[in-house]
Amino acid sequence: MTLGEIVERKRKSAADTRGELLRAARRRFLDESYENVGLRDIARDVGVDVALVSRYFGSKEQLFREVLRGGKEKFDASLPVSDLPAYLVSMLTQADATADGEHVEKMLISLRSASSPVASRLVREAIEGDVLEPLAAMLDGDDAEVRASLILAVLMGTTILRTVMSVEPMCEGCPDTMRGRLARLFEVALTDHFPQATPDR
Amino acid sequence: MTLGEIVERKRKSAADTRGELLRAARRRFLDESYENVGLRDIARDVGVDVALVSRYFGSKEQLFREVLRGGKEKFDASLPVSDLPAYLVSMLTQADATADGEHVEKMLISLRSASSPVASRLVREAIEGDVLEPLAAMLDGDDAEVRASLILAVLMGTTILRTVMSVEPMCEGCPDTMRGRLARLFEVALTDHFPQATPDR
DNA sequence: ATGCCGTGTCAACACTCGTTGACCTAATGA
DNA sequence: TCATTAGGTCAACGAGTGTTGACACGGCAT
Repeated sequence: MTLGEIVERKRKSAADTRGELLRAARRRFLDESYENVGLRDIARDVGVDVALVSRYFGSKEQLFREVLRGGKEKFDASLPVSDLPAYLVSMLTQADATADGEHVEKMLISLRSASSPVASRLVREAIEGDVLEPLAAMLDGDDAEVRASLILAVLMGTTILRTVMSVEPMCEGCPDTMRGRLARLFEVALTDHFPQATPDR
Repeated sequence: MTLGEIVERKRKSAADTRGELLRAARRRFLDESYENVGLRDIARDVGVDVALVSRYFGSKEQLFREVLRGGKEKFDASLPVSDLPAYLVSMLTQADATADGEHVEKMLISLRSASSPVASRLVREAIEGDVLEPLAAMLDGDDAEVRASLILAVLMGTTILRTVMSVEPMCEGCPDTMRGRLARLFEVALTDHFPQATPDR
């Protein structure tokens, strides 16, 4: 509140280092699971003591909750459904951690810590509220929830194959054939009525 | 080797309790991640001391490796490709841990411990060798690997949505519409040549 | 009966984890 | 100038982990 703080900004405010800790935590949780990320690692990234993390965020669980809450909220429901396949494909296949890839980031964090007694509940809520519900809402026609779930399944399956286990056709170069087939998959999952439910040929 | 062992089978042989430990470990790893499963839990399930686990399997990592190696090896490449969608759907949607669901079991174990510094390498090898390669081998036409990867993506995405996070349209009852759409998805991922790679409507 | 070996237990080690309370230091306000 | 307070460190705790070596018990063969 003093003049010195506003002009010079030399003195680190608690909110600043709290933000640094939050960003460091996001980075850590992005490629390690909930229990493999230690509060000491996060603190070391910022250059402060471990105790600060517990002090600022209360507990590891609350820190993770806050990480999961951050970033863009939900999908932008503005774009037409017909553009969704191409959008999803570009979202998946472009380099990680870009501006548009923020949705993928949150999904990756969720994916990494999905099996984790303490984190799983938070993850499920975040996925359901931020991805599944808005996605189902922007779809019209029958079985919106079912179709949204299927799209999410393709989304998560592709992500897990790309980043967690490194399956070559998915990550290396990501050939155009893969992108085309992926888009076709999304398109099929999106369409309201399809030929027939019987899966023979 | 003595007569007593062969006839009465009262005295527990080391191989027996080793087998019990292995089965208990498989059960544990089936719904908890690598680091959330404690050797003490596994030992308690069988009713022996923790030290036996380390003694019989050398280390936790080798125990996990052995669990991952167990069960049916690979796919049965006998069935025709046209039956694959229906087979995969029934494999996914039937009750967990049945006879045919053994492939899903191994996939679930892999999925649960996928993000785990020590287990991830083993998991990747197991998935690649037991699922991806034989699947790609039984597909003919162009881009067999790409198509196999996509199928695996749908497989894993669906599994993770069903079991890890419990998304209702996926697990609860699993309506026929879901099964039909899932089969259609597999069918599309399987087909060799498709309309066009450009994903615009 | 005696010694041996297979099967298993017990206790401890060395380590990491999240969390807490006391303490320190420097800048601020009176 | 002096007291206060914000920002941060330090050391320790209690609980959990996998792993190891010494020890105990019961059948077996000599």
